[in-house]
Amino acid sequence: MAKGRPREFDTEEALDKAIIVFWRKGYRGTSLDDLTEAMEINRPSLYAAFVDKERLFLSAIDRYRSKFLAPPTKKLINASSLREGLPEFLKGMGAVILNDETPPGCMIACLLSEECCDSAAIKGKLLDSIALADSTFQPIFEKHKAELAPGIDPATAARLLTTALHGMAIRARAGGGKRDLVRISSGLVRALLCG
Amino acid sequence: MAKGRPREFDTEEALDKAIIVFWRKGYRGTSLDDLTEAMEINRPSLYAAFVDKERLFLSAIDRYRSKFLAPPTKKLINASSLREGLPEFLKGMGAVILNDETPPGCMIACLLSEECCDSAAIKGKLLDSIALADSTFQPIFEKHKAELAPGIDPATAARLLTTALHGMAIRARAGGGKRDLVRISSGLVRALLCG
DNA sequence: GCAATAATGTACTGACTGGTATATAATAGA
DNA sequence: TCTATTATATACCAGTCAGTACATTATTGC
Repeated sequence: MAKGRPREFDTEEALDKAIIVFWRKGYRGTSLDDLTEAMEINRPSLYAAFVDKERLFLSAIDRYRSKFLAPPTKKLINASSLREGLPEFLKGMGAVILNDETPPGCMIACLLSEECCDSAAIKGKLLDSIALADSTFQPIFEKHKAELAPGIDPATAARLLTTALHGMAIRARAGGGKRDLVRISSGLVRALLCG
Repeated sequence: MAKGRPREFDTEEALDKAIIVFWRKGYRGTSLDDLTEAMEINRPSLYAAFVDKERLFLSAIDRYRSKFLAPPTKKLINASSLREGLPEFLKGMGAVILNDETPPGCMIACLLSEECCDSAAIKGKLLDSIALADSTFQPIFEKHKAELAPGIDPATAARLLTTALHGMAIRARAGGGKRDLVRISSGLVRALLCG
């Protein structure tokens, strides 16, 4: 097996560190020096493991999705009702986009949207993330259709939820407080669910 | 009056051209060469008229707000009911963030949110824009409070509207179609207004 | 121990960045 | 016409960027 000198770092740990840098400084705002310092590896190792800056960024986005966004989403999928599951989900997502451990905002909403007009790969990742969110939420709303406010169909509810999350991420990025996010979350629940 | 050689360009026209470049490529993605080419002025003229790149960007944001965002908003303020005014407003904003003449998305939602962790001035502009939107919408919802869905107070409705607009801008930026924006707009109206 | 292989560390490259120095041209007032 | 003032045009600067060449070190298979 594995010939040659063994890698001295763990690629997932390095990717986790890259996430934090990109998350705070953005794609263009992050330099290779920023990355190598944070990841504690040198340039050739970075290029050997992650191809180039854009591929590293896209890998970081993928890992960000599974590490930060997937867990609250899974709990929503498994919730027995929207009335219980939706507020908990929004609380979980609120904790992702605003907390003391990680930079404010959402990598997808706040970072991809600026960069996406320049790179087809980044634009594809953003469109794909939105489509994934919509198509994850829609069957959940189908399942609990009876709880939806009259006039709100599951497909529309799913898109409204995705859209509101992106807007909340921007607000967190701007420095908006937890209180505002909570108000928006609970307002959204009241707007989407019946009585 | 005006001593010295007269300026050979109109500053507002030049700013309008700068808006388009920044809107498409973002703050960091736009170079001085991009700007001077689009604005059809040379570097020293740009610096004499707009101080530096960041100040030019902030000026472009201000003009973008008054040129693109203010007109639909004024119509909403003057509308006689939410039932009529809100769909028209959303249609107008949809036309701003997605049309054939200008780049997709919103300069505030899509551009400021990436950059804002690096520059206090840009972060301030984003937070200020959000606060302005909230405080513009809130009295409108107060005025037509009777039209709001039960359980949705004016302050919350205002924040939900601002938040949804930002999310819609991101969707447009990603390449989402007009159809999706229309669906989200009409869903939002149904969610916010009563019966 | 001896190749072959692959990661590491250093130093480098050409391209591009935002910003400016210098010289020239055009105006107003005298 | 002369001077003061301001815009324009060209060329330039130091710094930074993403990416890489090269020499070295550590491992596997023989």
